[in-house]
Amino acid sequence: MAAYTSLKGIYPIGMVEEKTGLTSRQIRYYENMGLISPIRTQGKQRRYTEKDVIRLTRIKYLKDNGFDLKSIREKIELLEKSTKDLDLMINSGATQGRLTSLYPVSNRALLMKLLEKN
DNA sequence: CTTCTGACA
DNA sequence: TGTCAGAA
Repeated sequence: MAAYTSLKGIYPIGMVEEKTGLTSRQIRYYENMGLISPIRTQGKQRRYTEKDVIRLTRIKYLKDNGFDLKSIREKIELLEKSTKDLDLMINSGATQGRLTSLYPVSNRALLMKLLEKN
């Protein structure tokens, strides 16, 4: 029973199973399919970061809603790309003053939420 | 005890 | 996808 050593934000596959609701079998399978890339310890065990867990949670959500791995991979790709673009904009100071006119309506809500934190 | 890879009654 | 084996 749960004798994990998980501190510092990275978790072994067993804990990821509990956090995401996915089986270790599925998690490893998704890795082979290129949907996730956890780091490995010297003993070759997988270690998942908080971001990896979030990513897997999204994968499970899409999977539960009937999407095939191909569709899931595309959606995750788009989501992470837009998030990356947002960070770039925010950190480059491009949002000074005219935020609403610089970003598309579809992602404005997310952007505003991100800005509230800073 | 947990995780890893490979394989399939 | 589940599950079992054999090793780490």
